[in-house]
Amino acid sequence: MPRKRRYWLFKSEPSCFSIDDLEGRPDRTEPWDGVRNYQARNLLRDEVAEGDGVLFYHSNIPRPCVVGIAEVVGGAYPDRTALDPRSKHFDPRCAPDNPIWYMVDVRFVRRFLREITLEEIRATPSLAGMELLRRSRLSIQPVSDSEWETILHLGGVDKGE
DNA sequence: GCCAACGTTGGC
DNA sequence: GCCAACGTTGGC
Repeated sequence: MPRKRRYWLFKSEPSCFSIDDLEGRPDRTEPWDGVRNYQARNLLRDEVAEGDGVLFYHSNIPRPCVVGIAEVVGGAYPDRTALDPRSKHFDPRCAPDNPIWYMVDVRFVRRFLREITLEEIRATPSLAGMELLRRSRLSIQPVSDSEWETILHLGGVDKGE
């Protein structure tokens, strides 16, 4: 029996990597690299799996918001930017046999018809349990089935997409 | 750009 | 293993 599809919220500063950047990549796919937090790393490595849904969140802007959805296209593998001294995500403790940090590939699915701002999420009672409103610093967060459906509905996307 | 919240580091 | 110092995140 296939594993049940799960849902996540991935944060990115759009000045660094935006949903437009993802859509513009070959195959609309890009490694989600640079995660340097152990809890987020553990989720990426151990919980996030191929086929899972991703809410693409733009952080550190005047109106932080979920802008669309992506999907995970494979399991986690070592984040090579941690081994590259020229990368701003370089971590000198890492070695090929000791990767420490992991990443997954994500593929653009679609942008929402309208952005769902943090303010709107905060004002929506059925989203009051979202991790985003509690552990605001975690860059990879689990999203429940009902939260996923609510956000997609608010974003003008039909269920099942 | 400020700064609160929070994660990490390292001396002890 | 405690905890102060420090660095980073991210809303505002």
